[in-house]
Amino acid sequence: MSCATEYVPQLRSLGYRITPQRMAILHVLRHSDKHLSPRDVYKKAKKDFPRLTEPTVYRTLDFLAKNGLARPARTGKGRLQYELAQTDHHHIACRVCGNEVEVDHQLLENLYGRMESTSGYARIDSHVTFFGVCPNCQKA
Amino acid sequence: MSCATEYVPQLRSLGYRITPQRMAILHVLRHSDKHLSPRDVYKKAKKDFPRLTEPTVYRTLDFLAKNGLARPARTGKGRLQYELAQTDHHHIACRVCGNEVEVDHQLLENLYGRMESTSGYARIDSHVTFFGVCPNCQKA
DNA sequence: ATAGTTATTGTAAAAACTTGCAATAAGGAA
DNA sequence: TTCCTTATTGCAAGTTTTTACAATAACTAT
Repeated sequence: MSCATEYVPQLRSLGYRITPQRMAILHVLRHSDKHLSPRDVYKKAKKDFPRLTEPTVYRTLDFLAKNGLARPARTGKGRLQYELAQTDHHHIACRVCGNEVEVDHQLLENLYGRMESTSGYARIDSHVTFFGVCPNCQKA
Repeated sequence: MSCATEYVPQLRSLGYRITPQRMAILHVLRHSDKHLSPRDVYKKAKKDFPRLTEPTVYRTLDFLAKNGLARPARTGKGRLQYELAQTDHHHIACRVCGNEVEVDHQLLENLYGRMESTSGYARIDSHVTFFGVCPNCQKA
């Protein structure tokens, strides 16, 4: 769990408390390169800290996202997933079959800049799933 | 319920069946200018057709979205909402306080075109909620 | 080290959403 | 109209996500 200590100063400087639950969850995210559902995180983190409960996982992931440590996403089916806030990319999901492909964040950079200046919102960077119809389903 | 009959030819030509459930749900969407949650749609459409059930509402809204008649969206909190596929606009939600503002679809037109050509996906137009930090929460 | 403050957690229950399967009824053919 | 086929629905149960509130345990200051 040691590698999660790298987040301690950041959390503490924001006035938040360091709890074994948060450490266990950060540790799980830290050691996965994929998106994880709250359920995935729960099952893995529970091994480190058996007293962990599911509502705490949901709340902690939300907490991490609000503070920029984790990036939330929605699958094409609307399910929640999280990953550490590192790689910026997005998905397009087929509204017919659900199949997903990645789109590089680069394509969105401009848009985000313009949205920020017109709306006044900052740090627009959320991992988003767009919807379309995939080449396969276009035939049918 | 008469105004929903305007969708009959379109549905029938795609080989789908016309059911009172579908008509009642279309009628509700047709007479609302706001986004409605499945629960909202259920409560309203049930007045027209009391035998209606909630799973049918979820399935029908999904069905309408897949066929381009309804537009699905996710609120800042991730909740499902639907509206008729007419006005194109999007939201930015504050990841701290949840407050939402609208962004015109115009801003996204270009992006969608480029995403379509690089991915091969078609009809990318989904109503999306982006995340950022609103001016208010930027102060705190 | 100890006590006080309050952020964070666990518990329990609700709300939101999904799924499998048998029953129903819409649309096509006789 | 009547029968047939099968898309669509209802039912029942499951999974996912959220919420209220009391109990716990980080941190701070003594």
